[in-house]
Amino acid sequence: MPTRRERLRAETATEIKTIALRLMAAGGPDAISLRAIAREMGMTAGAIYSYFPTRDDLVTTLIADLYTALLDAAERARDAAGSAPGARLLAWAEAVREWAVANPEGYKLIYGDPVPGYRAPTSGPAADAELRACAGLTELVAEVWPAITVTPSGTARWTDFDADIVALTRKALPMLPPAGFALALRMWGRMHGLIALEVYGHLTGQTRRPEKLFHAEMIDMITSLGLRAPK
Amino acid sequence: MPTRRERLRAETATEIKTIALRLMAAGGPDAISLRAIAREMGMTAGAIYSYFPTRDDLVTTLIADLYTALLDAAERARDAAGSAPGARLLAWAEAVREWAVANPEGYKLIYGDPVPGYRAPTSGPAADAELRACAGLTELVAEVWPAITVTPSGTARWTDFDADIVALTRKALPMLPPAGFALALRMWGRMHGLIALEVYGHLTGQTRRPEKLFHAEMIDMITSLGLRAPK
DNA sequence: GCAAACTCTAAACGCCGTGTAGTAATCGAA
DNA sequence: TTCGATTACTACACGGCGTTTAGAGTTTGC
Repeated sequence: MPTRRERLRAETATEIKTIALRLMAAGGPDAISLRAIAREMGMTAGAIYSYFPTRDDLVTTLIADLYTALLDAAERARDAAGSAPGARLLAWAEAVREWAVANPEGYKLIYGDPVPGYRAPTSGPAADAELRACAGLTELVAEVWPAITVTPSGTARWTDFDADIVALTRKALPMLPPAGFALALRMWGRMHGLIALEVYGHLTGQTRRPEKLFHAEMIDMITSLGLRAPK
Repeated sequence: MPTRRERLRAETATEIKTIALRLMAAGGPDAISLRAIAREMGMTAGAIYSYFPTRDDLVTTLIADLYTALLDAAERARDAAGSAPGARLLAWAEAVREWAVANPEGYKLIYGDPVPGYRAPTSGPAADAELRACAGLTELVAEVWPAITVTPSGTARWTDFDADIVALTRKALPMLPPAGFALALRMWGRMHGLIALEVYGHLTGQTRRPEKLFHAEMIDMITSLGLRAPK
């Protein structure tokens, strides 16, 4: 049961974040300025310090929110896809790219480096979202792993990876070998690469059909494991 | 024959860039401030405007220099590698990753978004460097293309791509089909993905051996085309 | 009804990029 | 060699930024 004060406080915090997101979408991360937010709210910049201890904390909160929205979209697409081994994986990938293209500044904020020296390790909702992304992808790999006929190269061992994530992964997906987890990380990179190039504008001078490029890459990613191509 | 004035001017410009690079390596793109540079040089910030019309122009110049250094390293590694179909490709990829890991802030500056609304299209040395990167990778694909036994999926056509880059590519590599150029872009993304995740710290909570992950990914990238694995 | 907690303003500090006016040095040519 | 023009630089100002501090004004819980 939230008190009146708590409710007002939550509303104001939401308004701050909403305006911050609009500023970011319009002018990139640097456009998120406490003074600009306060100006739009008819306040002074100092008032925001009642809600966020510092600008970096506000941005970190935004990252967590954006990451959550991205993952919600990805999971929604995955669950709406058919149950063929690669279909859910493909749906996830396409959903991530579509979200990124629709929210380029948001994607940059998530995977870029808006707060140089900061970056808290394994703490806070932003780290939780990252973990959720990693877990979601690993789960998709675990689903298709039994159907794979071409094993990825390399000699992955559990000791290659961070102990915490290994513990979580092995508990959730006991059947998955270390090579499966390695594959999940590699797929993450493979998806991220083309999306990052596109979102940062490095493909604009090259291709007019980035979605075609990405789709072909994802199809090959799936078929190269010996799975039938979905769709 | 440079006059004394020109020589001094070039030296000062170089000193400005050198200090800017050091500041960037230490504190990220935001640490590149004209006042900080001038402070280290015993000048005032206004003096830098005799050398660069604006801070963004200085950063753009830095990007071009860094991109050139990255490509020099990649081409050097490629030329030092054996002549097996995939060996030169692998050497290029590993060299890019190693440069990125050694110069993380530089890699971020090249492929990130330090200048939000700016980004000149197809002009200036930074765009030239990007073209050189793309051309270098396309050339490597053209080298291995005849030896490929597994054709990448998708239906690439020349009209999918930017007219200028198509003209340059078809002139330089007449035998390469559009699917080959598409493959080059896709490889670019595949290399960039894992490197970007690593450089921005998104792999630190996951794997302790990112180089192993990258190497395996590159080996699979080559072997999935039906080429023998190098090394 | 009142003290405590909270929210906000106003002003200041030290950063930042950028523009302008003026000074001092240096250069090219008469 | 001297003189006008160009160049390199300083000093200062402007507005913007994040952040801190002191103090009002309001709301809350007892």
